[in-house]
Amino acid sequence: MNNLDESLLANIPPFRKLQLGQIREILDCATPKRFEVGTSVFEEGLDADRFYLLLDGHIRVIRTTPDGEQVTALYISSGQLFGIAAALGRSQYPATALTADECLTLSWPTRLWQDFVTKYDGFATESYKVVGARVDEMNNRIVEMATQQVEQRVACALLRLVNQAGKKVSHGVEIDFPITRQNISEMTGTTLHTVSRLLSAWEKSGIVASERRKIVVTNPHQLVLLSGT
Amino acid sequence: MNNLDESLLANIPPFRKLQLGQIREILDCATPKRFEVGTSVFEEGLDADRFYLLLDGHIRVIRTTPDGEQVTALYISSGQLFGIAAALGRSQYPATALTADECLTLSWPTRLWQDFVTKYDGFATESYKVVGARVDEMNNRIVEMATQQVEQRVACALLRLVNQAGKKVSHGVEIDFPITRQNISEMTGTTLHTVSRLLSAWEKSGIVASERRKIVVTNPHQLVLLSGT
DNA sequence: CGCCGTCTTGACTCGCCTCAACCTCGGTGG
DNA sequence: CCACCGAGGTTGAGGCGAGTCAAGACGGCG
Repeated sequence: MNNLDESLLANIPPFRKLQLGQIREILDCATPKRFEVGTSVFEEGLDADRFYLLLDGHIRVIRTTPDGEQVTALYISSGQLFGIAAALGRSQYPATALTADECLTLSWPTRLWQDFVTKYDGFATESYKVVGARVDEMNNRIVEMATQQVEQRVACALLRLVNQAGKKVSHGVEIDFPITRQNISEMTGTTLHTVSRLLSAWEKSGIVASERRKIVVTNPHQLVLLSGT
Repeated sequence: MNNLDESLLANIPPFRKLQLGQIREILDCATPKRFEVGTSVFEEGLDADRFYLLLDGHIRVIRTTPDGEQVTALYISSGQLFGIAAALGRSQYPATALTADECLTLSWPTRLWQDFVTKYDGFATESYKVVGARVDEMNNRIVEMATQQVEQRVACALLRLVNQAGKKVSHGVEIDFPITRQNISEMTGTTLHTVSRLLSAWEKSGIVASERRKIVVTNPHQLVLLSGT
């Protein structure tokens, strides 16, 4: 029996409506785990034997093509469920989850998913809302990739990151985990070279300020204009 | 009270586990409707007041960009639920559903979704499986658009159509509803010109045979090779 | 200090979009 | 019955966005 604090879950949407006793039950069967930066939580194609809640850190969900290229499907920030293949009736994970920084997770065996859904009020509804949000994001990305130029796509990607994992700093909003040009190119279907050129240009215009593995958006408004939405 | 036949639903996955009496209940609150080709069943952004089952025909789900371009998110074939925004906790439709040919639908008020989920065994599970399949398809398209050239993407799109709406004919497999080069370009993020050139080339190599609004894949294997998967 | 991961920048190339002209087929109305 | 028209399709010419190739700088870590 582990001694996690109930406050961990109290503000996570899928658990918000629950009483302390129920949260206790849930925590008692949860397995906490810490992951180093750059390690995988689960991998594409493997049996989806557990589902996860990200307590702290950031996760990059990627798919790998037959010829070894990586494509980032989405980013997960803390407080979100992930690896919930069970919710959509799949028995394998459809993608690989890599830690973008140091991460803290809770996880449960997949067979408990059904229990949670039936036993805990609001759990299903709230969980499916996050699925809905992700479907929406994927839809938007498809539209972007189909209609927009690289510059606009990269701008959109940066804005998404800022919204999902932005931290206010003195000169703007910083993306709150280490991120490389390569990472951004994998989100937008382009090359690290092109991303580098774009960021250089934007830095000259005062839209962003970046260092190695670090990006601060200093003029979000201008970025929105570039994104063409 | 309408007099639809129970056999309509008996073989649709979400209803398969139900008893005749339950199917009767469901049919009794369903509204059947016929749509002409090229009309919209529901539109992006409107309140998702109903959810649908496609009994016959084919539906094109599209999103429109701010500047009027259309992007096809997916195709729905008969026997599938669609417009199930409710399942993911959304109150508006995220896309527009256009009929690709003449269509027959059943629909129910969205407020019944919850009833169905709680009352009918297997309904939730099977419904979420179709969501899972669509998420999977979207994921694949994102990977394609991010990594593959136009020719491969168009090949993939054709193969998907053949799998989802293929009809065996003497010389191959025909896509079972009217489809234009423009439609294909909207699925793949390219232009009708490029699609036309590709189809012409493929016709010369004996991979497809096409007429106006009609495409027959005569050599699927070759197409798979081109698709690069 | 040397190595590796990250980032930058120039030069070249080419896939595909754009622009443009024209063809074919069906439907419609005079 | 035929002229007309619009939707769908084809094909060529040309240009540009962005990928590829290449070389090197910078910073951190063992």
